[in-house]
Amino acid sequence: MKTNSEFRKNVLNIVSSIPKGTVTNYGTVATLAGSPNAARVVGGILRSLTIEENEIPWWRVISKSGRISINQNIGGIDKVVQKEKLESEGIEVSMNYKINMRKYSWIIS
DNA sequence: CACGTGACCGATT
DNA sequence: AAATCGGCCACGT
Repeated sequence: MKTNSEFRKNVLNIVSSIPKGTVTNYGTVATLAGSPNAARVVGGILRSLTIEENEIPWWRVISKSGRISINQNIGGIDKVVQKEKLESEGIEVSMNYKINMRKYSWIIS
């Protein structure tokens, strides 16, 4: 079942607004959504996205350290899938799943 | 209502 | 550089 709490709605709205070709981190999304210490929750929410919600650019959210932070396969989604999605919009991802934050960070205007 | 969970994070070994 | 450790808190059960 899918809940629709205020926080969850905020998270999905914010993630949807990340421009193509840029990335941000879970903590930033949590802060913008109104709960600065709920970065893990953001991960949980994105993890729970279903097929209908796959237009939400969840792949533009990575860890603060600049790495893709999926380490398992969840419903056909894994770090390789995320890497490919990022690369398909021009973001370079090294073979160890690291992204150059200086180059691709989403700057909030 | 109450716990266990974790696509996190920063500090500490 | 890499592993470990607490704190965190919405979500699922």
